[in-house]
Amino acid sequence: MKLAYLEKIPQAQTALRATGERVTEPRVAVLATLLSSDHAMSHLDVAAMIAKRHTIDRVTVYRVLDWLVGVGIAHRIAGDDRVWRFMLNAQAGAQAAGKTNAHHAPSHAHAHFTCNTCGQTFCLDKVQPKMNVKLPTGFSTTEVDLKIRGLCAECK
Amino acid sequence: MKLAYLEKIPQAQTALRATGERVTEPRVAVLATLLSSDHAMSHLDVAAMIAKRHTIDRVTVYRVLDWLVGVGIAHRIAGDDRVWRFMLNAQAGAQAAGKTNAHHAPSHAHAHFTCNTCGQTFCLDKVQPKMNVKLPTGFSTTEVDLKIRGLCAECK
DNA sequence: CCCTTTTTGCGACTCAATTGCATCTGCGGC
DNA sequence: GCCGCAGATGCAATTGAGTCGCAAAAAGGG
Repeated sequence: MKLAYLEKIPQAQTALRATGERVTEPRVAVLATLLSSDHAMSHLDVAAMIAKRHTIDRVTVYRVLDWLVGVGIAHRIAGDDRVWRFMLNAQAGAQAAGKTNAHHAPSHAHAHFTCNTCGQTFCLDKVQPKMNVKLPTGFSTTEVDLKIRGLCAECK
Repeated sequence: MKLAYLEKIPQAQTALRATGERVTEPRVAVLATLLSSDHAMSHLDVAAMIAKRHTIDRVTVYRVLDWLVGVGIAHRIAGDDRVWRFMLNAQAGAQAAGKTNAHHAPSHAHAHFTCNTCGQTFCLDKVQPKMNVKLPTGFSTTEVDLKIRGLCAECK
């Protein structure tokens, strides 16, 4: 766990280069941090993790995180505590960012799980929240978020 | 629309008395406001609406709103703008609050719709987000929230 | 190696929401 | 109908996430 972050740096650099955008130190650090985590992280989680080895400004973390969302590498999740959490997209390991505008696929659907006890949020990628939702007439859907709360395996 | 708020006052008083808790002017005003709305309201929406006729402190609105959630009359919805919005529970009209602790029914499921254009959030009560979610082993569910984004009938 | 374009860092700022405390009030009891 | 007090309100100050403007510092193409 301690070293996971360092190990992910080359992978992060490769993924960033694939975007065609600038590969900067803060971007590498933030992406490597997300790559080393199995759960969604707040901007503060990310900043604290990076701060163990480098100095980085909180504002930069915000901006890089938003940028990662913009280029389609990560996505943001609204928490119950009014804090955004970030997580890599399923296939974001390396290729993902290849296409020019992976911005937001239409009818994008996501499922997340938040533990009531430890507060950690996980992404349920395998779950396609296929539901029988009948919207009122005249309404159309562009995006669906499914949030599940409960107890995770650790806290049970 | 203008008078809806006033018309709801008696109904609000009745519902509040049914809780066995104190029936205060701010509580009546806040509940009447929610009763007169068909969409979720932020604390500011509520405060502004009430301020047309009475004076009320912002903090009191926060507290009353939280209290309404606590006694099971309303529920809160996390918006994409980090603002809480509040809406009455489906059957909250009058009886709802009768039972001592209607706090949170286990396996409570909700579906909300937020319009990308006008920003209004509606509650889709009829929709039972029945989905085939397979959680990782060891995980258990207590609550499910389904958030749908798109265009409402007005904005389409 | 230089120049242009982007990013970064920093400070100040916004704004929803919370907290502490003094004052007021609903309402059960008398 | 009046009293007392637990509980609710108002006000001021505070917290904390996220944003903005701008000057200084890279990144990467030529």
